[in-house]
Amino acid sequence: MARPQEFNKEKVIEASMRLFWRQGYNVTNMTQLLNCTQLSRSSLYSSFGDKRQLFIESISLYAQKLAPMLDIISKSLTPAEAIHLYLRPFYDEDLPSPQENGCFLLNSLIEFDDVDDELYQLTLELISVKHEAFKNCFSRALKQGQVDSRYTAEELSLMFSTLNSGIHVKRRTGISKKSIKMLVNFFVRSIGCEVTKSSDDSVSSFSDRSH
Amino acid sequence: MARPQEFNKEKVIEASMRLFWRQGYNVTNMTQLLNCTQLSRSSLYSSFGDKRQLFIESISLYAQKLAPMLDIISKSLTPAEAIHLYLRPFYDEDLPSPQENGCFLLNSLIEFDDVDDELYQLTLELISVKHEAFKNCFSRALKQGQVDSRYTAEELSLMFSTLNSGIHVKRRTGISKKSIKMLVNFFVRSIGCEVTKSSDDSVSSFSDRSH
DNA sequence: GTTGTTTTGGAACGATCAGTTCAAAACCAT
DNA sequence: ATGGTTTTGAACTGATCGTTCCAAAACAAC
Repeated sequence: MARPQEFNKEKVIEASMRLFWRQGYNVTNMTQLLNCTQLSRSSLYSSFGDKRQLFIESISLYAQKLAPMLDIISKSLTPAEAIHLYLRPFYDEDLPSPQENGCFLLNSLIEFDDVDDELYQLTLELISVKHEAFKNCFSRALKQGQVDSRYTAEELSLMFSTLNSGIHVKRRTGISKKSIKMLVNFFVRSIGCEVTKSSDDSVSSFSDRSH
Repeated sequence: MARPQEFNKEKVIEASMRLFWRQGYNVTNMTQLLNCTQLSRSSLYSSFGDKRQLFIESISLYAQKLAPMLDIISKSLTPAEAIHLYLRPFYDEDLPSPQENGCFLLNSLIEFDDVDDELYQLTLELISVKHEAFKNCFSRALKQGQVDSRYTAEELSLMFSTLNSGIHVKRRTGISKKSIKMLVNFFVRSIGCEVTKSSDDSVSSFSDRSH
């Protein structure tokens, strides 16, 4: 009966996700969102509510894309495997670099802190999933003696999260892949879970992820 | 002859610095700046140009306040002393916590990246002074065998900078002082410049700095 | 008090923002 | 082709932004 929608809802969210990711929430205006999604003003508002709602869908999609990897990290990888899986795209010269703007969740956390409590809380919830995954990973490793037992799983997870946040910020100043590799190796060595070259490559199939 | 100015220019810059620091550049509007500086609209514009210029003076003041400490770090402290001097307010339970919003320079770097090239470059220049100071500090320590010689001064400085950036981000999610202390100790131990308890207190006179 | 200069408050401007409205175009079913 | 429904584009709204402008108030010097 009626005229059909000419756009794919998921693709629209993905496009706006990339824009929000690159620029942040406040800097991104509706005109830019319309350009990047190729939608008309009315279509976007009638299908997605408003800018805020579109952002919520965007950041949720980002978290959703991260979930499968976090699940594997949580359940079956060693810390060394998990760390390299998660960070390899940032230091491996043979892999395409992820977006230069770091982690969407971290960016949002910083942007909303002290400014927008609702979106801050949402971001915090999404980010805690990552923290939990690594905590589980370290917890398993502790039981099997694969990491320095002077630290708890919570502490190790916090260390990694801090390293990750640090790299995230440093990437904005133009750090080289070689330097990131140095940082990662330094960290892995320091928590006592260094790994041999061969097993290092066993999980590289995940490296084509989008973030 | 004429009516005298009723405000202190430096105090005005300091007040606006604290506001920009807490909220960021874009979120802060002129009305808020007028409130916190207690100036009239015309006074602020005639004395400071515009919002952008006021921000430049604000972030420059921040860097200027940091300079004396960086000078001492660069010239005379050991890495352990420097690291604890710089980070102690963040982990020492007996000291008042600095603003919860982390380092003004790091905040600005993230805010301006990909959005405002001129202010990004300015921030980058101001931040590089800090990096240089720690690099010099590590360089001295390497000559005297006070740190792990597997790393260069540049690498050590990058490690510290990454740790610092990481802590900066983590503080926004509500990390405890105890956890920060753990992170700092872990780092100091990992680069092989652990220090005895006595010398740890030798530079605490700087801990009342404003940031 | 008068004169000359500067500060001051408030009105107003133009630009930009997110969001709304609506008639016309596009499409499917018959 | 026609009718019924939805999408679409463009004009518009109201709010907020940074910024300008100017007459009146405040002050110092005489």
